[in-house]
Amino acid sequence: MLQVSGKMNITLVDIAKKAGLSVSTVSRILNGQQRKYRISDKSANLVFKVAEELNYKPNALARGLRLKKTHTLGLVVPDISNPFFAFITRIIQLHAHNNGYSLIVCNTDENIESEVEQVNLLISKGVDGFIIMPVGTQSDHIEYLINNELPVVLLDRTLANVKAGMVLVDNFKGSYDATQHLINKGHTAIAIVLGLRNTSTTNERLEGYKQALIDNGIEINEKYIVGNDFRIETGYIETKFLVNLEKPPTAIFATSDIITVGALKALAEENLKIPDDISLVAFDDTDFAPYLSAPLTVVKQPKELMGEIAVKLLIEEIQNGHDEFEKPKIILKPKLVIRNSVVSVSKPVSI
Amino acid sequence: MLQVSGKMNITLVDIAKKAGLSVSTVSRILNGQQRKYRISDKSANLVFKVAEELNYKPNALARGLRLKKTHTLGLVVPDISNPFFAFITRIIQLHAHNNGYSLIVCNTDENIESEVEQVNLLISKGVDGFIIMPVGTQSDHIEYLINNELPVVLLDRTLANVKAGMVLVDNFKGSYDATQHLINKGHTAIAIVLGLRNTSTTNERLEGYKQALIDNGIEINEKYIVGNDFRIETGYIETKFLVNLEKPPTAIFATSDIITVGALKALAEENLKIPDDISLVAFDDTDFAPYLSAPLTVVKQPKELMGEIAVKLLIEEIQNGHDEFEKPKIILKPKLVIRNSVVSVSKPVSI
DNA sequence: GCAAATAGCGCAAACCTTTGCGTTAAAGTT
DNA sequence: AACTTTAACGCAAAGGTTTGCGCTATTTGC
Repeated sequence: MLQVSGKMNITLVDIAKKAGLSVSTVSRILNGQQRKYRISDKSANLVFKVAEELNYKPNALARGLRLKKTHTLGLVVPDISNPFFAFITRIIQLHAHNNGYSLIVCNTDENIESEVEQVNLLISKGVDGFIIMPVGTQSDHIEYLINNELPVVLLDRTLANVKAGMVLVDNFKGSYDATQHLINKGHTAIAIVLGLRNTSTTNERLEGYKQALIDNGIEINEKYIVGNDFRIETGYIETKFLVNLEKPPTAIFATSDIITVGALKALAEENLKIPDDISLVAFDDTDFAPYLSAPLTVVKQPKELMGEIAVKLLIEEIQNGHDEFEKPKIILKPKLVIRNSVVSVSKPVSI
Repeated sequence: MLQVSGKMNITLVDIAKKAGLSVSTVSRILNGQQRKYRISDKSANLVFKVAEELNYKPNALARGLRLKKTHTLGLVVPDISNPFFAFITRIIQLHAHNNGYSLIVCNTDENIESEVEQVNLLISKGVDGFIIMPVGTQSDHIEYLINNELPVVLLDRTLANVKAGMVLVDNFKGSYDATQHLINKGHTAIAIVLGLRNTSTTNERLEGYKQALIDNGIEINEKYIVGNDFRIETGYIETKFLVNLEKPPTAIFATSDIITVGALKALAEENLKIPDDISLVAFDDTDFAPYLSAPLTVVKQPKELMGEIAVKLLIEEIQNGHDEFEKPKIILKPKLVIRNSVVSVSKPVSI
């Protein structure tokens, strides 16, 4: 209140001086160790009063240095502005906060070098644990964490041979179901627009797509397999390409919300109506999906659960230590939400 | 590489021992002060080599403690999962990172107590500066920062009588323009669904709306002024209420992206087609807006600029110190993007 | 050949907390 | 009265960096 002075921060020393006690006693009182160290109520009350008066704010750096704990989690995410990741970030922030942890958010832009850099930064900052959605091409830096007993949880995407806790979605099934849905509606010329290759999610989505085609005796057309990153432009360009093929597909499967935006743009430009002229199915639900000109049929991921479980796993590992042998691997099921962006093709178009 | 041992972290001391030099020399070499302190190339090279071998990672806590600088910024935002805030967060993260700063993200849920708590947390963590989108009802904690010479930039929302750097949008104008557009199209029964009251943004948007009505000689109908927070449910409930009025409005102005989602849901449920049955204008553009069943006419805010300028201002204040007298106040112009969610009413409906 | 300059580096304090171990004084026991 | 217990607190180290100041040994200048 009266504290209108300069930058000088109040420390335990200041409180100790003013209260006529030692720093250690003040520290103990302020940390609720009064009983344990049998400190008189008189001293305790005095310290609380003085701390309040001086508007004391503990220095988390010094505390972290001493305790080797910062009560901070590091989140490494490819792109926070992507609605899917933004939502998960929010959930993670929420549950971290509810458990007394704050969150440093790092963006990698799907760049492995950036990812390594961010992880090192987070190590430097002394975070107590990591939630990582890895780019997926490399895992040395993650293994380093594990070897040094720094708690890690992998989210959304997995890495081969890494012994970390994981929270994943069954992308194969999601993709399979979406493709099967299109096939059920009579489509056989089905294209897929993929995100960043070599990520586990993209690999599984591609496999699910292929398997559904195979299981239905539909030949795989390599020309219908396009896309290589999670960007609006990719959705746009690849869709343009697809619809201008000599033999364009009758249905497109866009494998992320952001790719979908690009696809919508391209289809609008080409004056193709969904679903009459072309069908569209997307991975990831968005708030706007039901209100699009063609309410979008989507594969919905359990985003709340993903974030919540990831935090839970991580905090458990931080607090109870690492069971060397049993790292949990949680796989959640996606759900096909059928709306109105797929038309029935009575006479299947032959290949 | 060979570092497969336990948790023991490598410090300057370890490097110093192995290199046969003092800790201070090692520190100076690793911080590029070789020339300044006239350290031989031989020593420098040796230190770099040893540091590499031991896989040294500086301890940012210790450094921050000593330097009183953490190269970390604190971002306080009402709701990261809101697409508008998510996008800005991304931009801020990007520019912070480009300038060598990392970012701790805090969420307030539009709760002033939570906001105060988060600010205190960030003080404890020793962030070098704050970007805050305040709830808006109280400013003591922000003034505390300013009095203690902790750099702050207010973003999106302002607070009365606070002498901080600010990056704002001309909400009055955005709202005025949107309302005027509706009036130009012949509407007179125009409702507005507001976000959280007593925030500067909401206040200004309400004023802009009212002024446009007044300037056109249209009477203000209090029944058409509804809403009190930025949530989907608010958009939904208030829209339901509006269209079921005895004399429902012919146009609705939804003052945020998320309110818009709720409004869309309500209108769909009520089987009201946009724009034929009712017109809709929204604050905030989203990627999906053009592809909705009625491509949405919106007031678009310059989100990239908002984030970029906020970071720039903040870092400038961090590095060049505070010009006590001249705190910049940047006001950006929003832009009306006309699409297809407003119909012309030839015969203005009388009140 | 002697003083002065310079190259090259180390000492120790400071940043703020936490905590193991000790100390002191009072109260209780026999 | 002598001794043990307990209440109530303090000392000092530790954690890893940075930096002002100071020290030595070698060069340079004349």
